Amino acid sequence: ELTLEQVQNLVEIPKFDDHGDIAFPCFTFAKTLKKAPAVIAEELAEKLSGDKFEKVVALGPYVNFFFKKPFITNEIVREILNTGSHFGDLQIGHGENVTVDWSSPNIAKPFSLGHLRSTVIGNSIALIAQKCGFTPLKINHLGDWGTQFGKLIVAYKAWGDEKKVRENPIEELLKLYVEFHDKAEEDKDLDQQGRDWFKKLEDGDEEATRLWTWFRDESLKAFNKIYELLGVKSEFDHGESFYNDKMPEIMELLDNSGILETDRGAQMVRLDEENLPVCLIRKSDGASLYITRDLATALYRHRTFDFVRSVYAVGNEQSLHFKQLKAVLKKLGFDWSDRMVHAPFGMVKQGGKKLSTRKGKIVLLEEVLDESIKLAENLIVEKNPNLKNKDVVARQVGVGAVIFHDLRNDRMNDIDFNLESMLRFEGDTGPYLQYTNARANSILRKANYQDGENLIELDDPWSFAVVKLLADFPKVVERALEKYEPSVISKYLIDLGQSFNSYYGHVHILEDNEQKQSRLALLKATTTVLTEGLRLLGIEAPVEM
RNA sequence: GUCCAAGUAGCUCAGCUGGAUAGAGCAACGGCCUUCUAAGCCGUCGGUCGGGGGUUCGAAUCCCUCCUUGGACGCCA
Repeated sequence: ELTLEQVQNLVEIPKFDDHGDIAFPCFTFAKTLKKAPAVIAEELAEKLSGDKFEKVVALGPYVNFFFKKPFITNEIVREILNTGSHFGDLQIGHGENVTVDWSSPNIAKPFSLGHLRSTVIGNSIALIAQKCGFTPLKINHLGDWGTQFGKLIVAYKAWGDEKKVRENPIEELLKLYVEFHDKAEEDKDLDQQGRDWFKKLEDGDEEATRLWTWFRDESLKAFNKIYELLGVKSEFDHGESFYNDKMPEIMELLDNSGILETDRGAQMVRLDEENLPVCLIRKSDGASLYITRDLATALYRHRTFDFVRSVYAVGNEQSLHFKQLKAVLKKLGFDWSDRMVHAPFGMVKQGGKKLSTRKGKIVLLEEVLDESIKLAENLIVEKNPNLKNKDVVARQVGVGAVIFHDLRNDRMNDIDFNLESMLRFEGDTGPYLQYTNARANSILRKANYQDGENLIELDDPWSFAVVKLLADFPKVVERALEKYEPSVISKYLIDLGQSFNSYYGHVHILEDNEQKQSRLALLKATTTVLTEGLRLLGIEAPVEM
């Protein structure tokens, strides 16, 4: 009378462990069967059984099922031991390309915390996609083009010092940029000079190109130091300048499409049917706008990578922009715009206000990371002074704390910048998970664990809670992919860590008895999933700390 | 003004497509290291789920409305 799918949709996991392992609510049948839900539950419970279940009990309007613990435990733990880090791999994709627009810092400016968000979120989405069978291609859409570089050239030629820029590129270039703006308030001619130099740059002027290339290279060197610390890498460094020669094509397409309208000399696309505001495409002076470049970018990416998904890890203040971008592409007849996904994230704020780039108020990511690593190092010296590769582990833990802090909550939430909470190593943190994993590994080392034994029933109440969570991992990965949401993984890992630590606190695993081997197997399975889950977040899991 | 997010414990947040008694972490307080790493575990305290209406056997979750906060909104990116 019910399809398997309907049953699966109704089945839920009880909130309370003593209610069973899965539950079937009977409310929906009350009307058709004209019986009270509780009566239906009792009748069902009497009829149902199965070799996987120890017992089936009616409790009020629910039928609760209790698994045969050894059966399930062995099945899950065995599978994890056999598949290792591939446990949870999904075949949703078939090697198709998924582009991820991520990180995208602005050349000649410090790497901001907003870009950190894009970097770690985009990186994690790419890793999750990969685990689900896709081929992720991360594209660093560098902010490396625009009038600002004309201004920078003017400033450098007037007040710059080559040696200083070489020694400390980002800081010096920012200083020059700020100086330009200060002076430009009084000297209106400077702005025009900036525009002129950008024009020269666009026209391929030798000096302008040389300086721009140099600024870009120096900036990239500085960014790469940060990427190295974070352990991330892009497949393509196609910044805004990369699409420069690809603009005429989209302009022509737009001109011939008949969707452009002119108003006050500017050209735009009306998006009334889509219920969106008018989208400005071309300035009254004929110059292109941000969206024009993004149209050209999308076109190029589709043509080059033939993506099944094109994800943009970009702040939520650009939500409208991406809606318009997709709508315009659709109007041009590019149905593949449906495959473009904006994965937005909340702003980093300070005291409820947008983090400004003004002098003195800048928070340098590199300093935050250094601070975090130093803190981790101090803790290691204090707690585990004999640890061999202290500096490596300190880096893993310090960086892990910063990354996890960014990924642990729904990406749409704004983050109030607070160094103290960012560098916390206790509670719901990356180091907590790393520590949990290190403890488990420590036991495995002491026991000189080898796989291969038969597994038997564990008779404590804590281990089965861990097993049930381990079994959830593949579903968690799938949900993270569907929502483009790394925090699904983070939350799961916290649950798993807590569950495991509770087990650890109650059961002496190395105690010599017939259960020891099975307990160790569960430990091995747990570290496997913890390590793999952290990897999907872009966090390393040291075996000792 | 219009559109989009969001409002849950003192603070930061969970709560999967409506389901049993709303959960964590931090903070506060009290326990637990001569036995596997105390970056941990166990416990106590703490909630009119922004307000009001509605739909439903059942609402933090869905609908309406109001309030509050943040963001975006034709010549920045």
